[in-house]
This record gives sequence, structure tokens and C-alpha cells, in this order.
Amino acid sequence: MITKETSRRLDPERVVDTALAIADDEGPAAVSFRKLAAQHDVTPMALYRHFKDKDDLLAALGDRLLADVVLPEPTDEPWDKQLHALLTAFVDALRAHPRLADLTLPRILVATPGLALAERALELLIEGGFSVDDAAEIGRQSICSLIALVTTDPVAREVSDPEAREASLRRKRASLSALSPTQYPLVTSAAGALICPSSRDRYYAIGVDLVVAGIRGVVDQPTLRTSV
Amino acid sequence: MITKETSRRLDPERVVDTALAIADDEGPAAVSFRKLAAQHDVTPMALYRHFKDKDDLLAALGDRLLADVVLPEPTDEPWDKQLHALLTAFVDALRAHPRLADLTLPRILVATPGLALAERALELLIEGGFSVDDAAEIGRQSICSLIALVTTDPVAREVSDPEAREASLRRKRASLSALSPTQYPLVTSAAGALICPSSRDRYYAIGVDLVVAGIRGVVDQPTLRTSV
DNA sequence: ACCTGAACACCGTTCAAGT
DNA sequence: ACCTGAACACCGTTCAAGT
Repeated sequence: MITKETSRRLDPERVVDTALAIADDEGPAAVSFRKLAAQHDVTPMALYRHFKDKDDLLAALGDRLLADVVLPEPTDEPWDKQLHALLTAFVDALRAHPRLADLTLPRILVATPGLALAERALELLIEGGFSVDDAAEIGRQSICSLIALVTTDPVAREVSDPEAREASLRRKRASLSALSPTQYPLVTSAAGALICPSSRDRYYAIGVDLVVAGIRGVVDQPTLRTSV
Repeated sequence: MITKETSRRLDPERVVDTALAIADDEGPAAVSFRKLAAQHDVTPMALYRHFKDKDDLLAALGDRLLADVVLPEPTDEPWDKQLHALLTAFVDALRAHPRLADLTLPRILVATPGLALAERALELLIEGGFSVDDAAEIGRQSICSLIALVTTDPVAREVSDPEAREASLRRKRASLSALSPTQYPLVTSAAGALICPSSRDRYYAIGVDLVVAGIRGVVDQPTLRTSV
């Protein structure tokens, strides 16, 4: 029994692999059908058999990231602790690909791992006392915040080239230290922390803490009571 | 005394005006030097006298948005109430241009209105009990969250074309209602709220509330005490 | 200083055609 | 079903040149 790989010269999964690699170090804008085709010894048009258009390819990248989310098992801890663990799992998956984190948003309610995440988040929020609709709204916004957290990861944001990265940091530092300390006393004295956080782990820990603390603080808050 | 407009055929501010208009309804990617040049009866290359490159043009757009921020006067209310007002002012300026909100992030510590906002935010956070460095970190993350809030504004996100918008909403609703209600009971029952929030004002109100509640909840929290 | 013209090295995507 | 070839309508940007 011989493999029937006669007609399938192109494996879509392998195309996504190389797209992921390109996007990781040059950003999603640098991913092009022409580049991918060249790397797979094929005409650009061949890709259209496997991806409807570029958006479809990027959607596949988003699905890849979501597939890396490992949901924590339910425990008997309070809802907010479990939500914290759930959101940390989400962030942990995205952290590996900071430039692509955005791509997950439109895929969450489509890809299976995204749906599982959403379902569990709603469960916990409702356990926390939110109505179904409020849970949906709060959950949506929390996910957006965390994606933004990853997207703006100050460590990974710059180009992979470490020398260009250093140059950009120096430029930022210079522009801040050129400011008048009497006009902007706090901005100038916080320059270091504003430009680059002390540690990447701490950055993400604070990010998730802020989101969960926000949710905890907003239960039974007047804004949610507003009809409309 | 006659106007000396002999040599300046091209007014950079007017170019930014039309770039803003294009970006507002087709997104920043649709802004091109060639299109702008055509609309101003000039060669694409003429723009390079006024903008170093496309990034420089987009930076000018970011500055435009920041210029619309109207900082509230300091009052004698508690720090968190004042911070709420400050962040609301920021969001209010960005809301007018949801597709461009991202462009402000790299300009905040550069443009004057952004610096004023940052300085005031740091003041209030320090008044709230944060160290200078923690205030910087928390402030940075809060701004990122709010930009994401605007960027993902579910009402304005889709194309301006209201018919295409309706079609996209229908497609999303259909994809959610195709899910198994036994497997995803909450996602399916919250479908409406997940796809589109009830009101735009409420959406933004909840967004700012969440951020401020998060900050309030995180004062004196263990994560911030971690050295490093 | 400000603008033009031609050119280079890219894009996504359509359409008709091959096997 | 899967891939090719040629073409269309775009991009940003460089370089040399005009006034």
C-alpha cells in the first residue's frame, strides 16, 4: 500500500507553519502568498486551492495560537481564582507569538479551543454573580484587554534584531530625558519603567491581576444595573 | 502684503486631513501616498518632502487623535474618581476614530497632549498609593487596555457600509446558533450579547469602570510587592 | 526648498488554461 | 482536484533631475 501523495504537492498545514515563522519575526503584514509559494516551490496561485484569500490564511494562524491554550481543570477554588488561572492559560498561549495575538480575537467564537475557553469563562463569571449578558460583555472585554496586553508586550514588540531593538530603546530614553523635569516631573522620573518593564513575567502577572481585580470590583456596580 | 503661498503647493496639514478621512472609513492600511498624492494633484514623491515615510504619516494621524483629548481640571474628589474622569476623556477622544486608536500608543510619550495625560495619570496613581514605578506600569497597561477597548469597538469595527455590516452580523449569529446547546449552553444563550453589546455608551462605560476597578483592586496586592 | 519622472521591487487577486 | 502563466491594479521607496 503506497502513499497516495501523488496529487497533493502542497500541504496546507506546512504552509501555515512557514507563515507562522514569517509572522513571528516580521509581523503578519510580511506574510505574503508570493513568499510562501516561493518557499514551497509552487506558484502563488496554487495557494488559493487551500486558502480562500489572505484573511483566510491569517485566520488559520489565529486558530493555531488558540490550539495552544491548555485549559485548567475545574477545581473547588473560588470563581475568581479559577478565572485567574483560566485567563493566565490564555495569555500563556499567546505570549509565544506576541505579534499574532490579535489574530485570535475573531477566531475565539469559531475555533473549538476558543469556544471551550469562552464557555468556561462564562460559567465562572455567572458563578461570580453576573447575569448571562453581563458575563458575556465582561468576558469579551477581558479577552480584548489580555490580547492587547500581549500585543503591546514591550519586550517582544520591537524587531527581533537585538541591535535595532537597543537603538530604538536608546532613542526613546533620549526623547524622554530631553523633557523638562519641571514640566513633567513624574514622567521624567518614571522614564525607565515607562519605556520597559522590569520583567516579562511580572508584566504579564500584573496584567492578569488587573483584569481579574477589575472584574471582581465591578460586580454589583451601578453601571451594570443601567437598563438599556 | 500678499500671501507668500507661491512655493507651498502642498499643505501637510491638509494631507493629514484627507489621510484621516481615508483611514476612518477604510482603515489605516488603505491610506497610501499614491492616493493622497492624486487627491492633492501632485506626484506621490512630493509627499516625501513633508513626511519621512508612511510611518511618519501615521504618527501624524496618531498625534491628531491625541490633540482631541480634553483633560479634566483637577478637583478635590478622590484619586480614583478623578482617574476615571481622566481615562474617560482619553477614550472619548479616541472613540471618534476607532480604527486609528492604535496609532496613539507610540505617540503618547511624544506628543504634548499625551505627555500631559501621562503626567496627570501618574500623579493620581501615586496619590492612590502606588510607587512611581508601579504607577508607570499600571498606567501603561491601563492605557493599552483602553486603546484596545476602542479598537475592538464592536459597533464601529466593521466596514462603514451598513449592508455589509448586517451581513457580517448575520453570519456570526448563524455560526453561533449552529453550535450544540448541550456542549456550549452558555455561549449559545449569550450569543446576542457576545456578538454585539446593547449600547455603545454602556460598552465604553463598562470598559472604563473595569480598568479603574482593576487599579483600585490591585493596590497593595502581592504581585506588586514582588521585588524584581 | 519643493516638486517631477522613471524605475525597482514588491503586493493580492482574477481569469483562462493545463494535467 | 490541483497546479500553472500571464495579466491587472495596486503598493512604498530610491535616484536623478528639474525649477
